[in-house]
Amino acid sequence: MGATKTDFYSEDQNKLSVIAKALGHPARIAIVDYLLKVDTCICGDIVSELPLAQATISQHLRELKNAELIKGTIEGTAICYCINKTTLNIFADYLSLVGQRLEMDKTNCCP
Amino acid sequence: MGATKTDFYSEDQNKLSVIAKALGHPARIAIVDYLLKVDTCICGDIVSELPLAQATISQHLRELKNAELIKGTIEGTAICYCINKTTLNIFADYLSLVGQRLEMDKTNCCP
DNA sequence: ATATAATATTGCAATATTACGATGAAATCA
DNA sequence: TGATTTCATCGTAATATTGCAATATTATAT
Repeated sequence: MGATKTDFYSEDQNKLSVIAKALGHPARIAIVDYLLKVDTCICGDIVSELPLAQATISQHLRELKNAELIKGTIEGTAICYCINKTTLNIFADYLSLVGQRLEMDKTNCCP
Repeated sequence: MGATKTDFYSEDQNKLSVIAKALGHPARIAIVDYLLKVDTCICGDIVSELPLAQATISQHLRELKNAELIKGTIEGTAICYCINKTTLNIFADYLSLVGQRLEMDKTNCCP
């Protein structure tokens, strides 16, 4: 066991969980935060920002890229990364939808 | 190895990643979706909705509860679960903040 | 061509997650 | 009381994740 039964779930459910999972590690949240802080796509210098080995960060970047949360373009010997707004919005939209639904039906729910 | 270095990251980063991680499985997204669909807190019948054993679902519910994404109250022999709006908003707010920042600085970023 | 810089990949160990059957605990009903 | 229902927990197996050192790859500079 230990393998997720993805077949049962809807496309949306699987997609959303992939995005959430990619954000489900503090290092990857930190990478997103850093990408935001530097106000432009970053070319290099992520490694010096985090207390992780270069190999580990490369791995985290790959997972963010697999989830399409970031995209990277080669720029000489460096690689420029930036946030993929489209993917981020998929998740943001989902959450705001859930939020709206919750506003509407405040049927006598758990206190 | 295999243990996350949570010490380095900010409280926010850790908290956000915990919430995201809890949503990082299609079964747990499906549970949230179901909680939303039934328009009230649900008492029972999650097990029949998903192709998972009762023990497994109980485990998923526990993780959602640990992340404070849902809360449950005992109701006779059943337990009523519903979404914890507060926690959900923490994540929704984070994403909309990121979204706003991305709108502002569209400095020549990766194409 | 060689050296250098930046990032990726591989291989591996430690740990975490996912899933299930079996069992346990608490409330309700006959 | 004993049976039933509902959910939680324990134990365990399969698989995934995390992190790093070592090595490979790719592009630039000399």
